[in-house]
Amino acid sequence: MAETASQAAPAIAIRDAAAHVGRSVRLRGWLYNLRESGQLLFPIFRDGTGLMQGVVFKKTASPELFERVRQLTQESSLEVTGTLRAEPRAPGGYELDVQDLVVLQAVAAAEPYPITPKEHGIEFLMEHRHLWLRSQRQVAILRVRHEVIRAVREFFDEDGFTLADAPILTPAACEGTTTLFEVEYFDDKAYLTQSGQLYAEACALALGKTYCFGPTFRAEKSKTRRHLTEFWMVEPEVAFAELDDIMNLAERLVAHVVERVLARRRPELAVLGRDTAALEKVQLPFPRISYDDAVARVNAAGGAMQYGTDLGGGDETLLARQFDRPVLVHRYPAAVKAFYMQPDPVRPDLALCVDMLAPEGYGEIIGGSQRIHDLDLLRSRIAAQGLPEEAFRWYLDLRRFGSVPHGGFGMGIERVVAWLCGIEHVRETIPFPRTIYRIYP
RNA sequence: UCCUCAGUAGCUCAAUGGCAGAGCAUCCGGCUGUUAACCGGAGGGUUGUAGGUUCGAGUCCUACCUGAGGAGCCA
Repeated sequence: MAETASQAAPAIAIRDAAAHVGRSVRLRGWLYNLRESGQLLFPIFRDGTGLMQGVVFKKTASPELFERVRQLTQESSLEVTGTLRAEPRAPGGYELDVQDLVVLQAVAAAEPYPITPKEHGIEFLMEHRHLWLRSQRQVAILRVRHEVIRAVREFFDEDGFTLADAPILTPAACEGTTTLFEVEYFDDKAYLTQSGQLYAEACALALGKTYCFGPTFRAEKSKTRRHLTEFWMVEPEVAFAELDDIMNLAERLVAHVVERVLARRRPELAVLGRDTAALEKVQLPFPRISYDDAVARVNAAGGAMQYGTDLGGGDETLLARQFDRPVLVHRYPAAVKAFYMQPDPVRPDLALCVDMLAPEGYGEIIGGSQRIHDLDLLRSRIAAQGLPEEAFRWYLDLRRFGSVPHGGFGMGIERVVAWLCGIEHVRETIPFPRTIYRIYP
């Protein structure tokens, strides 16, 4: 009879509890924790949408039910039926009077769930990433990640962009600078993409405004809180766009993403303890400074930057700290930038490029530029970099057949998520991070 | 690739060169409103690996392995 009754109660999500107070409901999920006080049991359930404390009194429950709940082990999967009640003493403000509980799979007591509510080291957590994902904090981060991606797509889709994804397997280096992952491609070799940009340029000349969004791979042996070997990047590319257009697009995109996350994911930001006041300040326009000014500012703030070098991580932090919103740094020395960047007509030693640095020390979240549209200039740059022109034959075609000024940028999703969540390391912003010394699980 | 740090119970960590311990987790017992519950008890160890110094090494030395933080490079 109890089984029949439990089937009759509607299955609800914990996040919708408020709408079902006073009713008999069914939750499907896992045991998060169990506390015991003599004749009282307080199982806490989770279902992926939230936590719900249950309560079982020995006096009113059947001995079988009481014992079944008492024997529950952490993360056992279950279905529980009971009456939902507002309860100020329960975390979350609601409580379930448990009337029936069916264990779907019991976690063996001899081999308990490894991640306890206590603290753990990062090595242990990374080794158990597949289970760590179940924690409230990781769930909140992944929900913010989802919102960031949704906001990015929403922004471009509503702004006249067409999604056209670049290939992941590529025949050669896009930029020739970073180290690539090599894979077997039948009897040949191929490489995992390090950027979809060159392909996005071809798409921009077909579609006008386009973006690609996919995984990106860097075999660099970077070992910092800002690096993964596999990460997700969104890369818009726009025909007839010049540097100012690129900067306008970049700041509008970031402002939109921040606005959406604030509008839709405040509960998750609260779980993460994120100070949303800092995010509220991210309003248009963003400050724009030249590379020259950036060097002066960094050095005035105690840095020791040589003119002509790229900004290091510490330099970025010194600079970004001076602003309450992301800052756009434009016109770097061409010598330290990629071969395809259009030179500044006023100062040809500078590239028409821009990096966006996130506040609070989160570093570069966007890198972009106006591309060289002149065939001869591009050929000379490819030669100067010692790159094989044959590999770029199709790319040069774009400058032979109706070339126009164009540009775009790449935005690293994980860095944006880390910034918005206020977390230390990008490895927590992707379900299964790939870093130099970890490819498990 | 370079620099720094770490590795002791399932987890988080202690232990002057001198008997390898605590808290949590697990198991048993107690408690009718717990909030990472609390209280009592039990089980649980090749101290990352291999050498070396020493009467004696978790501790000191060498090499290696694994991981973390940072640099460079990048988003």
